[in-house]
Amino acid sequence: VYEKLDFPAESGGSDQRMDVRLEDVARRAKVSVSTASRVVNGLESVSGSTRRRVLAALEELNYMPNLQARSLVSGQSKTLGVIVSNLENPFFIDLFRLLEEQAHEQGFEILLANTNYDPKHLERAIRTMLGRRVAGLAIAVSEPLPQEVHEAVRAKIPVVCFGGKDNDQMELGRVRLDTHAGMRKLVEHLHALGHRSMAYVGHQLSLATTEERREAFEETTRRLGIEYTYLAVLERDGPGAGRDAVRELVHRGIDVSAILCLNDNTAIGVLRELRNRNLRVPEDISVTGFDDVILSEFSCPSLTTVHIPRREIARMMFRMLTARDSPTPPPMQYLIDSEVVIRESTGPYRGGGLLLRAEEAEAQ
Amino acid sequence: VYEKLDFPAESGGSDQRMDVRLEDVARRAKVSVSTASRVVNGLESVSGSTRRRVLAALEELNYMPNLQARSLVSGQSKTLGVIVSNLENPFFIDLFRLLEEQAHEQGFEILLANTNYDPKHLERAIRTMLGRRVAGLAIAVSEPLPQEVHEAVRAKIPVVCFGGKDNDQMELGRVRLDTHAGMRKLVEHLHALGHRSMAYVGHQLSLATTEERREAFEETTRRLGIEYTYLAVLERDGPGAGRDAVRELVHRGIDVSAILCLNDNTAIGVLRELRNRNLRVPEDISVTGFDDVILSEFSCPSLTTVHIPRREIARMMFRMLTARDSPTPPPMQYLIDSEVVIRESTGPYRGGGLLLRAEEAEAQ
DNA sequence: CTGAAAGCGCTTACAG
DNA sequence: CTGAAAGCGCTTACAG
Repeated sequence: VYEKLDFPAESGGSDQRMDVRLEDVARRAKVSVSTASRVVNGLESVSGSTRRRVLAALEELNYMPNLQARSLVSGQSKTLGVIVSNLENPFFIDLFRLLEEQAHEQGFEILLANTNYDPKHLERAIRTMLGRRVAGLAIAVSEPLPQEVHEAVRAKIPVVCFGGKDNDQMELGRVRLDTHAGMRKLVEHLHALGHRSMAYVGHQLSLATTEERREAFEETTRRLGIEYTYLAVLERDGPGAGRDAVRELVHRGIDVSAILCLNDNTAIGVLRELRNRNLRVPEDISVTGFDDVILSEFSCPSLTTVHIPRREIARMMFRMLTARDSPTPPPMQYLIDSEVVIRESTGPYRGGGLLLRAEEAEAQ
Repeated sequence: VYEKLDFPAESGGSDQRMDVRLEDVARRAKVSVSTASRVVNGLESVSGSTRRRVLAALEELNYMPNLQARSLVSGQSKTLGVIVSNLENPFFIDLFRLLEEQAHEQGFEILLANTNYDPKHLERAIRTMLGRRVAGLAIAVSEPLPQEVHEAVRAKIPVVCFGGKDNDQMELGRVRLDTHAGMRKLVEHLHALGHRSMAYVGHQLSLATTEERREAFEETTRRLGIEYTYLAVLERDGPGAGRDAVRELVHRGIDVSAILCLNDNTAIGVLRELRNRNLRVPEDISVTGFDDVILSEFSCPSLTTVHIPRREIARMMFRMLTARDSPTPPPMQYLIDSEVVIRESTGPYRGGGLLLRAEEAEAQ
């Protein structure tokens, strides 16, 4: 269904510039461009009467400064670049929103790029952002950091990453999350509930923070002497991946009583697939997520997960990005605590497990 | 927990520009800036040997063109502005991702702004984007369009809106959704299942497309002679709003057997609150969403909803934005069909309703 | 095929 | 307090 309508005529040549320039304002106010510029920028040294004239002209012409020209001169652009791997994950949305909030308060805009886990996209995104001479670059991706990041550092553009290993690059700001502690507590929580066989559902794309989750899982289960563990590592992320993980576990005959997921988004898919198989959570099997996105509170059952203080993360990243101008430079490495949030999806071990109904089904 | 580390010294004055400029490349390749520029832009008229020299210099210096300068000259900026009201709604995320996909294919970048339903933010966002001389502006917001939009049109910057009423503004591209049909089919579906009392959960922030949903609900229920209907109109959006709506309905003693929500995100909250009240969906009460976001497939129960062809929407919006350059100009008004997707959350009327357990609870 | 020059819209010392 | 001039990094007619 659609209606074809006339396309607005390109009246008067398409290459014609329609912008109101400072020169137009100056002419109208009968002052020089310099003076007009001063008024626009609110500099003191302009007499009341001229200021008023310029202000009036500004208003009448509805002048909007050409930010490109401005930042070409100043060498700075009140724009921050933000790059993430997966905008489907609500955690990154939250991060973006909080960064934007911070940025707006300080008069910055945000250029956003979503790499979709594609290293080529990441390279491109960084290149263009550097080309735009962003004032800073916030990166939260799973892909390894490309060469371009060094260019950024060389060009003295502040770069801050969420996650990433150690302090290999002094020039890069790093905000890291103590996910190890979070995952450890999660395993301990399940262990205390009597669970002795657990599976971890992760993905191959390794953001350092998610990688740590897997390591922490392995380490803690080993330490606690959990009898049976299994790693399901998928290529993708999201609810679909969670569903597939459960199918694979069942298919392989992996009988665990608890499934730990690398994030909430994946856990949602796990919950759904368990329900399809008539397994009750947490009566038959326990499930955990990670991130504490808003949805984990509204899923059925609600998710036991690890809360990540997004606001704190965004604030630190922003502070690092704007450290240059700050009288109190922040540390360029920052580790953030995580905390377990216990909801409905985990419960005491009661002899159930992933294959509970599968056996029933076969018996029939 | 954090470690304080030395802040990288500001070696050699902070105002020093570190960029590699075309001039540096030219000097190294022993050619003029003009020639270097030609090579960068892949113009034909450069001899093989000079081209090679320049290419080598480009590589060695790792030259990245200053996009600000470039677009200052050309008057164009391979950047598209995208503005949405609520990035929390997965539908808009999808829209952004699809627009970005399109844009990248054609070498555009995206400047994203999230207004959070704040008209001030919207104005600001448009202003800055115009300031950056974006090549086009895609707007999908609930707020009324501000004055600034006309400036954009006057400045010959293509603007396309998702939603919005009629063809009031010939200069604006409009992609609209036939939500009326979608909501009508939803009501008819429930009516056919025997439901005679329904509530609609919406919000006050009226994006034209969501406003139409409410109208369609009212119109269709009236036409079908649905006995009892109710409108719960909240200020917010999202799962929290859905939860509140159910609470309010119960509190007011509104006994309906079906709840229709303005979108999936809200429906998730409704499902959750119903479960808290021990109401089974769809046995006791039916629920519908709108949008068909990925989550509606994974919720428990999965949601009966209306599918919105995001890809088609994004493609049309992009086409309209880049219509100038197109040999086959698209129509500037486009209406998109929507389709009902029936899942688990709707079922035959069996004498249940919202107050089913509430009465039981009181009886006890 | 190549270079010198003008100019995109703005800011900012530098004079007055 | 105000203006003329230089310059940010690039592209693009215009000569040669």
